[in-house]
Amino acid sequence: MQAGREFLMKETDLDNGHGTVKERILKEALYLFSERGFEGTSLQSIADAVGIQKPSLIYHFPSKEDLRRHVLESLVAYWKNELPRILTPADSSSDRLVSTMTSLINFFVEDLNRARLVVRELLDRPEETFALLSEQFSPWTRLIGDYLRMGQQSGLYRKDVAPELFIVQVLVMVIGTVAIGGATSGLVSTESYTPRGLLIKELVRIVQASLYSEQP
Amino acid sequence: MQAGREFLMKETDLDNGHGTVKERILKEALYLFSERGFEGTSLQSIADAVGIQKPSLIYHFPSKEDLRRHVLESLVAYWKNELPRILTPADSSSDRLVSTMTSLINFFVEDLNRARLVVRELLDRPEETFALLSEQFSPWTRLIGDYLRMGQQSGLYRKDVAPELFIVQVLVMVIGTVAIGGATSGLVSTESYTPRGLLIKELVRIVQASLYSEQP
DNA sequence: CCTACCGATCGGTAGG
DNA sequence: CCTACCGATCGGTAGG
Repeated sequence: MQAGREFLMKETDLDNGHGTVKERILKEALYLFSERGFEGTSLQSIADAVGIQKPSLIYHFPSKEDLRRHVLESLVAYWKNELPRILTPADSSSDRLVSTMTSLINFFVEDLNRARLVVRELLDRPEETFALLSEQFSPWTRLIGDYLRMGQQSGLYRKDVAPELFIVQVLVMVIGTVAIGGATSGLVSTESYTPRGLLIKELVRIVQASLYSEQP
Repeated sequence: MQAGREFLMKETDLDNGHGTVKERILKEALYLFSERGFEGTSLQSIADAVGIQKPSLIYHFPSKEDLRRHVLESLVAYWKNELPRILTPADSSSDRLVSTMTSLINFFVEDLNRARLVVRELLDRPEETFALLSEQFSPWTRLIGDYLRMGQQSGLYRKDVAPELFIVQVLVMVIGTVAIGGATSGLVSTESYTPRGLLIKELVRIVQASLYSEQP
């Protein structure tokens, strides 16, 4: 049952500085799924990128669908850890809303594949992704919504902000900007992609201008 | 050469109230490409949706790639006609920027597949789509940019708006909201998709609040 | 617009 | 983790 298993493994199965084979599969799958889409990515191409044979890949993840779920779960897991940390800050002086958005932006800018993958999931499996977001994150967004309402009462935030809708829009704007902002900037430039930083800066301006009350 | 061609056609080749076969292929392809992606859509599935055989489809569009280009071109053609009409209005009293955004929103809300398809193109072929947007629309967005700058000088618009970046962000927000807003609303709701109208309304609020100067 | 067909590639299995 | 293999489906062609 377990005897001889080591015999079947190759050196690549060990951590060789690029992570375990399983980790490398997840990394290459994230990259390829986000770049070419789930349907546009063959198991063969993932195996090639990792440097193994296709059946070896299936040894680690029994099916393509199983691999997809694990890739997605690695993103979900990050935020299930991060949100409690961000939303219960030691210093209450900073604006939780802005710091959450900053974390959101950093997360997606750090690896553009993440934003592309999430957008693709929302397009390919809207109901399923809706359910996942709802199950995993709606308690946290409810908290943010309450926080926003408190800020409205204190006069910090505009009264015309619709808390829940605003939160959804911020996510749409952030992942939209990271995932398709570069290519969309063809609208205004003949040269090359507008630097991501500039788009993000204008995005932050838009969010803040539509959130904070004016203090003349 | 041309003799006998009619003999080969079936009645479905004529306009039977649902449009010509070619139009129906384009319509079903737009739907399926937007719903499942280009790679996720087989020619067989399109042929089935239209009610013809696969080789008949290839008679109308010599390759899948050719079909994709024609589907995309139908969207581009619409805006090449529409933009001149919107941006040279008879009554100059209305805000061209807002009326353009309204047209944009109406266009994508009218058929959600359009927004999904554009987002998929931006993800699947970023460089190509960048070039297409640049070639087809950058003169028009330049015009809108100039108009925006004039409004800034007259005090109508905020001085901190970055005209070109703002235009790109508005497009990202509009197509993002229409394409993935519904599924993203899982963040704040356990029930069902947030009505699209509410998301659009908050989007318009955000755009206006971040565009117009305050007039207290 | 259809029937008949093709080579290539797909996700996945058997078995070691 | 690999070799050998499988049925199904892919985009596309020949020919009428």
